[in-house]
Amino acid sequence: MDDDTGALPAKSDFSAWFNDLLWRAEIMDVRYPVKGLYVWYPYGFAIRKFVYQRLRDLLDRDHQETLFPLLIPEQEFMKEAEHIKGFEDEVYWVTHGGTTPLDVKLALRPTSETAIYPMYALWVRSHADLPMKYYQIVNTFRYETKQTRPLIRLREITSFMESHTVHATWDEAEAQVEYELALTREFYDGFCIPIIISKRPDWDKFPGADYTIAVDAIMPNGKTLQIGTVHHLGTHFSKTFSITYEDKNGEQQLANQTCYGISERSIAALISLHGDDKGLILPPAAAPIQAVIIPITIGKRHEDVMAAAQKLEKDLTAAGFRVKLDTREMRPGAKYYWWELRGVPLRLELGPRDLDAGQIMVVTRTGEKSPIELATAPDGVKTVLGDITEAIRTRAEDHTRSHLSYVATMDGLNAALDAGKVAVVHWCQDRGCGDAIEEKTNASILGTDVRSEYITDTEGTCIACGKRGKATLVGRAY
RNA sequence: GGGGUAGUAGGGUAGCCUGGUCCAUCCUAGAGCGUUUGGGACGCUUUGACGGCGGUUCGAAUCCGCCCUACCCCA
Repeated sequence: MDDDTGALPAKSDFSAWFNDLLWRAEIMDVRYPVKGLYVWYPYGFAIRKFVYQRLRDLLDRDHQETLFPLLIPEQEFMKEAEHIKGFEDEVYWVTHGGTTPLDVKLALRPTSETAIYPMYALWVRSHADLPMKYYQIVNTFRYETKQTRPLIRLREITSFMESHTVHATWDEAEAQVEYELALTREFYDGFCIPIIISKRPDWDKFPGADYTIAVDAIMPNGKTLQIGTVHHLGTHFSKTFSITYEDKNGEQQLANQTCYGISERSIAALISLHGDDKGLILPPAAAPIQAVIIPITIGKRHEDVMAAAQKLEKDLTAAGFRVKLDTREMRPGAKYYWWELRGVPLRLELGPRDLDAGQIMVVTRTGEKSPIELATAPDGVKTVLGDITEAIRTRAEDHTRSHLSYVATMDGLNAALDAGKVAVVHWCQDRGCGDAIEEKTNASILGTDVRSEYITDTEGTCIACGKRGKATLVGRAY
């Protein structure tokens, strides 16, 4: 197996910690010989499976899953001017079939608006067809020129959930944006990931959108990570792709649209927010193995202990938990380190002493140790899994709160950013003031109209001009 | 976008400056055998590498060029 002995780099050295953990906890192998492309290990892919299954379950309340082609013909891709401008430097092109040059170049989707909307033009005929709410989970390709990072900045995004909805009116599309933001909040809450929702400044919105609402998380080093976006597209694309419907009066109307995306950055946030110096810490909802049973078999009691451990595994599995009995020929201590590195929430130690006492020693990945009754193990495990979920959530919320800094002056802004914080300022939303803030800080205005339970001071005077302004997030972003 | 640093068994390193005693060293991992097992066991045996292409040279891990890949710093 891989070398997992010895210590990880400290989490305070976030970049080194992240890279080493991905490899040693068997999440991603970064050695694939193409820049920006990485390989999921089975364990990492299992985490992905649980995270994305939850996302599907939430979406399926309101959307339907579909699948569009990877390749987009050049003429479709080039239809929407603003959209092209936003992506043209990042598109991979397929130019040959075998050795024959193609008459029509094919783009590898960097996102699928231009693949999906020509079909929507065919599918949407009447107001009765609306709303139309479809999503797909696919890989997309972007020729990133900045430094690539596994799970964070990729040339192949392997796990892009993109939702595309069509509505009769602008207001209905806006309501859909809000619905999807609420869905995103519920999704991340299930994995104990605190988020901050804000409206991206106009110059940073999705190319071709009326506006963009972003979802950010604060990483351990104080940088922000965009882990979701919801765009109100208005009628930009419906004009271009002729997505019209016949209203009740028999008139043709342009449809209003939204699109919405979440990628494997969600998993980057999951890993980064919860992990510690020992390795991963997975909230039970994301853990491929929620509890690992470590039998302590000494001398003559081997058979007794193994029989009890197997029964425990069976009982817990029957109760719906994801459990593994670790029967490998390793010393118990080595197994403890092994599973701690991989973030398994609970370790159940079962040895002769425990057997005699009719109990199991439960050790949580966050360091709590307590015995539970062997006879009622499923109930005990359920309780402790609930406890650890809350413990993980509290840790992440404390981290997020402590990395936000309310700032009222330009000098204070630089000090806060240099201290590794994300600043909350008030800004009048004027472009000039925005430029002033960004120039003085070497940071970005992430978003305004901030919505977060961590930020209550939503209005105040603009940090640049003193006029009325709204709460605005300023930080260094991935 | 600009500037660095690096690439040697599955992982981590030494060797490079000063080309040859280097069929390359150590730790770790893998395979095998034995003894162990309540926080990373030990002994013995064994497998396994100089990023790619080209150049210089009698001879290249080492020098030169290009490429690929990775990481760090600045914008």
